[in-house]
Amino acid sequence: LEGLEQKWMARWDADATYRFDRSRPRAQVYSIDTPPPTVSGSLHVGHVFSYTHTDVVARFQRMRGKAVFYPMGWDDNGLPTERRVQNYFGVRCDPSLPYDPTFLPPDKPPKQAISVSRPNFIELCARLTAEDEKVFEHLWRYLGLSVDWQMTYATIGPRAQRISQLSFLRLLQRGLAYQLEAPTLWDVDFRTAVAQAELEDREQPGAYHRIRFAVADADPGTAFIEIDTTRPELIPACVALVAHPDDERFKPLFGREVITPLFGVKVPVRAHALADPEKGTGAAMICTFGDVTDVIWWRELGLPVRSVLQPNGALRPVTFGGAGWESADVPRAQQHYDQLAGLSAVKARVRIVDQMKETGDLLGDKRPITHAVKLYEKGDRPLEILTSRQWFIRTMEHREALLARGRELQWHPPYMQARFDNWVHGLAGDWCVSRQRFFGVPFPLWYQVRADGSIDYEARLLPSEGRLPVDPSTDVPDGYRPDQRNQPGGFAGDPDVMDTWATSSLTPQIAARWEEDPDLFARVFPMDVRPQAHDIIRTWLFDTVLRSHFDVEALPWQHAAISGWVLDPDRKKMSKSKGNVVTPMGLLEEHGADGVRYWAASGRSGTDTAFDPGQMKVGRRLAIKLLNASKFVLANPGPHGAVTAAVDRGLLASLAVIVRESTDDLEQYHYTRVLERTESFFWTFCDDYLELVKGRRYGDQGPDLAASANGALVTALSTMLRLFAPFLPFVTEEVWSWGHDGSVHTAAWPTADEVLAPCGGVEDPRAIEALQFATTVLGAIRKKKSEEQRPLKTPVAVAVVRAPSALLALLPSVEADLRASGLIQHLETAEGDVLDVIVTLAPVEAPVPERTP
RNA sequence: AGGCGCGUAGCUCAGUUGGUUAGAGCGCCUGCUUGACACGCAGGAGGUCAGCGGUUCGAGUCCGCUCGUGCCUACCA
Repeated sequence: LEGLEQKWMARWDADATYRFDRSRPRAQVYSIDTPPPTVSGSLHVGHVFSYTHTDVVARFQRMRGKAVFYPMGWDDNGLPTERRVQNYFGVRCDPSLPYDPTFLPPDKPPKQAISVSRPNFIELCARLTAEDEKVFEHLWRYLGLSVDWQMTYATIGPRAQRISQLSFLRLLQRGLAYQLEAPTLWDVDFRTAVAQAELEDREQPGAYHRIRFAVADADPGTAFIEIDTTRPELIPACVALVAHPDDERFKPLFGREVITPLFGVKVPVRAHALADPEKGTGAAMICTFGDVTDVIWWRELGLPVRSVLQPNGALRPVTFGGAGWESADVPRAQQHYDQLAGLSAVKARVRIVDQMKETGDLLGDKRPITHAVKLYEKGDRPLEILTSRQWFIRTMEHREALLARGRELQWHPPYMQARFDNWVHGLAGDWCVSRQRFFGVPFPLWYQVRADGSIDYEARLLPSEGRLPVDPSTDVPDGYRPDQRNQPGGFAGDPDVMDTWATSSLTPQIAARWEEDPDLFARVFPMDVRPQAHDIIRTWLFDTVLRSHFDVEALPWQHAAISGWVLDPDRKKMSKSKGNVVTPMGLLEEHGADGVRYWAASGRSGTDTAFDPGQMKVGRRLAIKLLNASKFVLANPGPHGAVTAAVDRGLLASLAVIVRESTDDLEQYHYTRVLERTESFFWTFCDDYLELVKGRRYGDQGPDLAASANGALVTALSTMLRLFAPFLPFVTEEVWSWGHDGSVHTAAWPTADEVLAPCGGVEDPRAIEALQFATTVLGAIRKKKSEEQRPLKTPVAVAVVRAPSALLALLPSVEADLRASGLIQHLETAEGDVLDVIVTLAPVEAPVPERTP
């Protein structure tokens, strides 16, 4: 078994075994939207797991005669790569710089990061990821993925950029993408907007603070509204108080005003149904913006903006007394606020609590709680909501159409559709696709700069589609000169890049070369399958359906094959941070690719699977067994002819059933059953059938019956090899090569008719019974030998087979095989209700005394 | 809090539309070098199918409830 991976991965490459035949029409193509792995990370056992599932199906479809479109993408777009390139080369991206075609990074990263233009930065990314990709490709080849390695793409490559930009421009033209200055979820560390899909909730400690607001039209010190807040530092950003419209406690106050503590700003008391009388005091403070509910209240109640947070998460300087910042006591407000300006939200919270303790506006002590807080999934600090100019793709008004797409898609397993529906129902706003980062696909447009130097965001300058891809930080819009950049009367490039999902969601279009190679596109799109894990249904799957719905008004694929996770023995998801990751290459070297694939293929669609090296060992043993059994079948096979003997016909008849079921199951993506069934058949083949026919195939019953055995053996082996081929590509190819010129992986998938052909096309259920009967009798003989702890070669003096007459009628057809394999000296029969075998072993021979020399 | 899974042998898991005595592999125990294989072969022990109730001639399987567990979504004053 050793060395099969190197031998065959080189051979498959040289022979172009997995090359996509693009001359085939769509109906003869099976196309796969392969997930592009993130190259700045490392591949782990979870990748090996899920990519094996895809490969099993790909190999099956190829053997079924389909031209398999199986590309590989590399995800080198986005923050992980941005960080890695910065550290590796010691550079930092500055999109304001012009491209320097001569730039080369120093050998060692300097202490002070070098600023480079965005195109230079992207070049460095391509350089670094090219090395990562080589390592990845080698692992994939070693695992035996039947990818067409001539068809690779990168999510930051020119094709991906062009298609991302093209799709965006068309969405813009159709009003499906729009720009808006609006409150947006914002990460203060990455200093970028983020999308709903990138949020995660984390439990964080917090505290309720009870604060009182004086009623403005009451006598000072006589009337207050109390509220609870976890974010007292946002009191200066308070624009109103709110309570439920039916809440009797606050009804008299609606429409009146209160005065904010410390800052003396008058804010109205308003009513809104979202205010929960059960929460806190029943009244809440509306700030711009403390959470998403604030945004809803602010919008629906038509409140003003009074923002205090800056993009870096610190409180900005504010001058009280000006428009929007009128105060009853400007010097006092300013004095309090100046102590907060420049502080982070957390520090400002501590400071303002001290201030309110002094003034008596804080009632009682703070009450610590633990509450769920929204964070960017890659971030460490809670998200803020800041008003900024962002690009959005419409989702909200297309929810019904998207749900319909979800129903149209065939999910494996079907219940995964619920996650999609769940997500669509829970959408809170359109998809924010712009990021204030450097490394990514730029938005392909510029704006006119007014005479006063300000940017006119309404006056967009769009490139023609033929110019794409463009980088507006270095490219110049048509009709302008480079020296007009950022000049009055000139132009300014859009500074943002797209969310990585905005590109990843186009993988079917990128791989199929949408609007670039219409011939190829027509042959592979919409694709057959998207394989992916369940955790990114809300991102990758949803976004891809959305984009395809807009771009081509179709589903991007017919099937979604959802894989589970690999869990460590403690049932936790295996992950790098938990330090329990096993390197895939080590596993492949230890257990062999076939062994590892055997374990991976045991994980059903959607089901999380325990990491289990024991199963890899089992798979490895299966591969070895396959080599040995094949050696027996193929070594000195003798002539093979018509399959006439009952056990031989029984073998092929039961194999025909396996073939039929396996084909149906693989069509349904139920690959685990196929492996189980084939394996089970194979062990019965080895342990029972081979033992029954061993003597006969050597000629003990004459040439005709030897030819029957050989015919069945060769047919069964050929069939089993092909059934195993999608799962164990290396060992099956090795064995196949002993008797064939071509690859087993391009051989035809077996059919029941083909298996039955040596039996004259007859599928004889009586033959199956006969084989089972013989196996049962043989088992009883073995059991007796085992119980008496005698060697298996011990002869059977007498075997009495008691059985119903219908079974006994089968005995003559298998008697010779049974006598030979069981070493039966005398065989007797008797009628009985149930099958029962009484075995008497030959007496133990007296040991032959050793001769003294 | 809602949604979707899962709970079967010590471990990892099968168990199709309800139908004889609930299966496999690993591990464990006992033997055996049988003309491909000791990286092997044969045999064995081991289960109140999470619990309770219901439908049915019949329930691991269908229905309801409970418990445990995991994920998805939400909850953030």
